[in-house]
Amino acid sequence: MARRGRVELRRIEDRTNRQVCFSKRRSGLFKKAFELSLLCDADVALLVFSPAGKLYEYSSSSIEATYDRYQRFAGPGMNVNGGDARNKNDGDPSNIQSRLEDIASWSLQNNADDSDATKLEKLEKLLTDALRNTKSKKMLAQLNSGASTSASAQNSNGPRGLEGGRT
Amino acid sequence: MARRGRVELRRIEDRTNRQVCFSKRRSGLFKKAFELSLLCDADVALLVFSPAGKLYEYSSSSIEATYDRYQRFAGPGMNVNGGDARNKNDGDPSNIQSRLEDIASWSLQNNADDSDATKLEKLEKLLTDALRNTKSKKMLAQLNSGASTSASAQNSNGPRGLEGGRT
DNA sequence: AAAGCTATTGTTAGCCA
DNA sequence: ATGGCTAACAATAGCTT
Repeated sequence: MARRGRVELRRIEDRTNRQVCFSKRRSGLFKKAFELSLLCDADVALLVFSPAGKLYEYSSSSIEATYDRYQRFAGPGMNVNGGDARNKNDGDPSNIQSRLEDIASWSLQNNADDSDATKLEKLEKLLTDALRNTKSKKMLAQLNSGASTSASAQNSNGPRGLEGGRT
Repeated sequence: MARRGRVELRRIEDRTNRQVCFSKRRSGLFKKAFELSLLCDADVALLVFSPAGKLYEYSSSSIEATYDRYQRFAGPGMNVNGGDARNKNDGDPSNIQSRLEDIASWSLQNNADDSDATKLEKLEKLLTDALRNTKSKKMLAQLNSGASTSASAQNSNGPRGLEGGRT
């Protein structure tokens, strides 16, 4: 059979399984990248290094050209990204909340300036995703049962926990 | 009623439709890139330029670092140095996006338990406010410039204290 | 270990508020 | 145009060979 529950979004520990997953998902990712480029006429560059250090690449034009364009766009002195996306688990709600307060505060203070639309859209997406999940969890916590027709998939395995008790 | 047939794999002619498709698929692509990086411990860099010339980017470490690695890899010798230890935390971790990605990641992995309904409600409010402000600013930026806003950093001031007192 | 097979989950095209 | 919704299509985790 297929998946019993949702996929846990964290590093797959089993080496073999991780390798298989990498191979399958890499294939899917490159396909999506290609389709986006073709359907929407976008310039896409994608670099992937496997854990073993093997390189996979795709670009609708060329990696170099797209990176060059990126540098011109962002400007040499202005590092747009640069953060480590996957930190260690700090799943501490109070900590998260203080961070959110900081972000909300920042957002209010910088309301009127000429911020970059691109960054703001990324910000928006992240916030949207986080909000959706927050809502799902809140609903779950309140209803305490998973019988819902809404989009968020919830199993009704048990009275508590968003996913099954997969450990 | 969704798609009548399957998607034709060629450039979408209708401008509006293409823009909507770009927005949705871009979102999906970045999510997949993030998941591949997280689940399979891969180093991923993704650059997308919309037809309008707007830049969207994601990297599990940093665009520069990954591109650098790419150049070294494809460059002289082709030395497959698999055991290359990545320096994840070399960049400035105080930028907003990495904090947000932390939050999104945390939110996706449900670490919060169901006793946190109150906290989650407050969290939702904070997110909603921040999101609304984000939207406002995005609209403003788009109306003001129309074209891609080249400069404009948010160097102003990110949420202070996010990095935990590190300067 | 790579390839093929489905049951499931996940993504998204077309609509509508 | 934006966000949300839902049906339909697509990706894929766990298995099997």
